[in-house]
Amino acid sequence: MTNIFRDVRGLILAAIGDLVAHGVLPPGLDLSRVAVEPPRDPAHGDVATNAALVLAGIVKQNPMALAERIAPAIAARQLRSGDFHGGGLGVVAARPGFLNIRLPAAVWHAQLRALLRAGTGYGDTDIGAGARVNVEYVSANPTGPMHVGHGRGAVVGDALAALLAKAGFQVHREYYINDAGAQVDILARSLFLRYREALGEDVGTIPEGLYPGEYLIETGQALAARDGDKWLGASEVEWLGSVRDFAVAQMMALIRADLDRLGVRHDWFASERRLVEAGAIEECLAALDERGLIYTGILAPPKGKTPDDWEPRPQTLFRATRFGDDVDRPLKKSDGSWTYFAADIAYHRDKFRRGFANLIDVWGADHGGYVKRMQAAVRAVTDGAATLDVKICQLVNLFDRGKPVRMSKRAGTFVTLREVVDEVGKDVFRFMMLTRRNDQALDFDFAKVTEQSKENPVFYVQYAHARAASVMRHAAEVFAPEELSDQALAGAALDLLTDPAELALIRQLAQWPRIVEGAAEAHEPHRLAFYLQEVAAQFHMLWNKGRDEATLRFILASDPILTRARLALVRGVALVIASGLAVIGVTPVEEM
RNA sequence: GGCCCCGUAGCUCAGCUGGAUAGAGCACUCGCCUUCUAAGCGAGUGGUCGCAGGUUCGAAUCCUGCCGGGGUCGCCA
Repeated sequence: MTNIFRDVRGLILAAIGDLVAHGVLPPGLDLSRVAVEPPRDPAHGDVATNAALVLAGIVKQNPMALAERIAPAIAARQLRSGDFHGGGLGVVAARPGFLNIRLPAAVWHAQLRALLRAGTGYGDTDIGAGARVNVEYVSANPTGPMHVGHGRGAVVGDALAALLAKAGFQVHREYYINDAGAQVDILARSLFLRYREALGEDVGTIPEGLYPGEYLIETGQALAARDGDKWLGASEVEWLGSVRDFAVAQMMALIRADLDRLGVRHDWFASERRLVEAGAIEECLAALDERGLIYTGILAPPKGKTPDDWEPRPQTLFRATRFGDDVDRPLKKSDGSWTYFAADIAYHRDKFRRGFANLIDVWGADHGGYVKRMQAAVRAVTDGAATLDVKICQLVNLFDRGKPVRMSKRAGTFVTLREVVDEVGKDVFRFMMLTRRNDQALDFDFAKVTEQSKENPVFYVQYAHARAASVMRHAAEVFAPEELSDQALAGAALDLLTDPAELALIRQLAQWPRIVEGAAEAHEPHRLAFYLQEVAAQFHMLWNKGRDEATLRFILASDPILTRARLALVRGVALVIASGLAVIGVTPVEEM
C-alpha cells in the first residue's frame, strides 16, 4: 500500500496535532475535509492541501495566517520523523491559504521503486477494510438475447466489482433472474408455438403479445427433442410449468454464454421464483406489516396526468413515503399475485440477511423512476442498517460511420450484444463502455471503435502498452533476462531519472493508488479509463521527446546504468496500464 | 403535470464529492519520421461552465426558481 498523497496527508494531520498539543489550535477538530491532492498548476508544487482553509472556517481565523503557522509545523514534523527521504520538503503558504509542498525527487523515485515491487498489485488499497459489498448487475429478463444496453450495465457492474475488490472490499457479484412474473409465462407460450412448429405444425405468424424472435425456433426444436409430442394434446395448465422452466433455463444459458464472451462473471444467480416458492415474500411483508408499514389504501392518480383508464382501487401498499419516496407503492396486483416490487423488496432483504450492508445495483435507464422506492424499501427492511446505491446506465446509441443504426424489433434490425461483441471484440467493447460516465448517454460507432488511431481511446491506451513492451524486447537484446525483471529494475539507479518529462510521468504513475481510491469511493469505474488515457498520453509524449533528443531515448547503448533506470520507468508505465486494464477487464497487448 | 438524469470550447466529453488563471480529444493553422512502432508528438486559435438568484473566505461543483433535451409515471419487469 503506497499512496504518497495519503502519506503526506498523514504528515499534515500529525503537524496539526502538534499545533494542538502546543495550544495553538483547539482540540477536537474535524479534519475530514482536509484534502491532499496534486495541484492543477505545477508551479504550485507536487502536492497541495487546503488544510488551513478548512481549519480557518472552524476556528474563525485568517486562513493565510493559519497556513503560515502550519507550514513550519509540517517541515518540523517531517525533519523529526525523517520520512520522505530526509531531503526536506519545501512547504509554502500561498494566496488564499493553500499549502504547497514540493517533494524531493527521491520521493518520486521511491514511488517508482514501490510500483515495480508491487507489480500489477500497485494501486491495491485497503480502504474497503474487508467490508462486504454486494453488486447486482445485468439481471436481464430471461426472455431473449441481451441488447447493447445490457452490455453496458454488465461492463459497468463487472468493472465496479473489480474496482471495489482492488480497493479492499470483499465483493459478491449477483444476477437476479426474473423468472417468476408474467413475462416468463409469455415466454413459455411463445416457446410452445415454436415447439408445435418444430413438430411439423404450421403456426403462421406469431400473434401480438408473444415473443416473435427467431431465437426461440431452435429452443422449440430442443424442447421437441426432449419431450416429443407429449404436450400436444395437453392443456396449458398442464404444460406451462414444464415449458416455462425449460425456456428460462435455455434463455439463461444463452445469456450466460453472452456474458462469458464479454468476460463478465457473477458469483451468484438469484432466482425470483425460488424466493417466491420459499415464501420469502410473505415473510418479508409480514415483517413490514408488523411495523405498520403496510396498509390497504387507494392511490391518487399521478399528479397532473390521469391515465384514461384510471379508476380508484383499493390496493395493498407499502408506506414508501416514510422513507423518502414520493408516493406509497403497490405490492399486490389485482389478481392477488405479488408485484415485481414486492419480490424485489424480499430479494434485497435477502441480500441483507446474507450479510451485506453495502448494496449496489446497476440498472438501465428505464428503471430510473424505480430508484427511490427501492432505496426506501431497503431502508425500511433493514432499519437503516444497509445502504443501496443505484447506478443508472444511460442508453447506448449505435452508429456506423456516423449514421445511426436504428434499433427496431419489428423491422428486424435489432442488434444483439452478441453481434456487437463478435464484431468489435470484448476488449474494445468493455473499454468503450467506460469512456463515459454511467449516467451519460454513450455513442458507439462501429467504424470508430475499431479504427487504429489516437481518436480511438482503446487503441491509444493499448498502443502505449505495446510500445512499452517493444522497448523491453529491444532491451532484451542487450541485457540478460534477470537484469530486466521488475524486481531487478526496482534496484536500478532511479535517481538518474531527472528529466522533467520523466519526473512528470512518475508523478502521473504515482497517482494510480489515489485514482483507485477515489473511483472506488465514488463507485465510478469510468475514472480508470480516463486516467489510463492520461498515462498513455504522458508516455507517448516522452517517447517522442526521445525522437527529438537522442539523449532522452530509453535505450542508450553508451550508458547501461541510465538505460536500466529508464527501463524501470517504461515497465512502470506498462504495469500501471496493465493494472488498470485488469480492473476494466481488458487484456493488455504486447504487440500490435 | 410529478419525479429522476443531463446542459462545460464549433463538435464529443472530463472536472477527483466546495478550491488557486476551467481541462482533454476532434476540427482548424503551423511544425516534427536515416534512430526504441509517425498507428505517434509539439505549438497556436478557441469559454457569460443553459439563465437568474442564494449559501461563504471561495461555486462548473451545494440550495431555490426558471429555460432546453432525455427517461419515467397504479395491478410490466
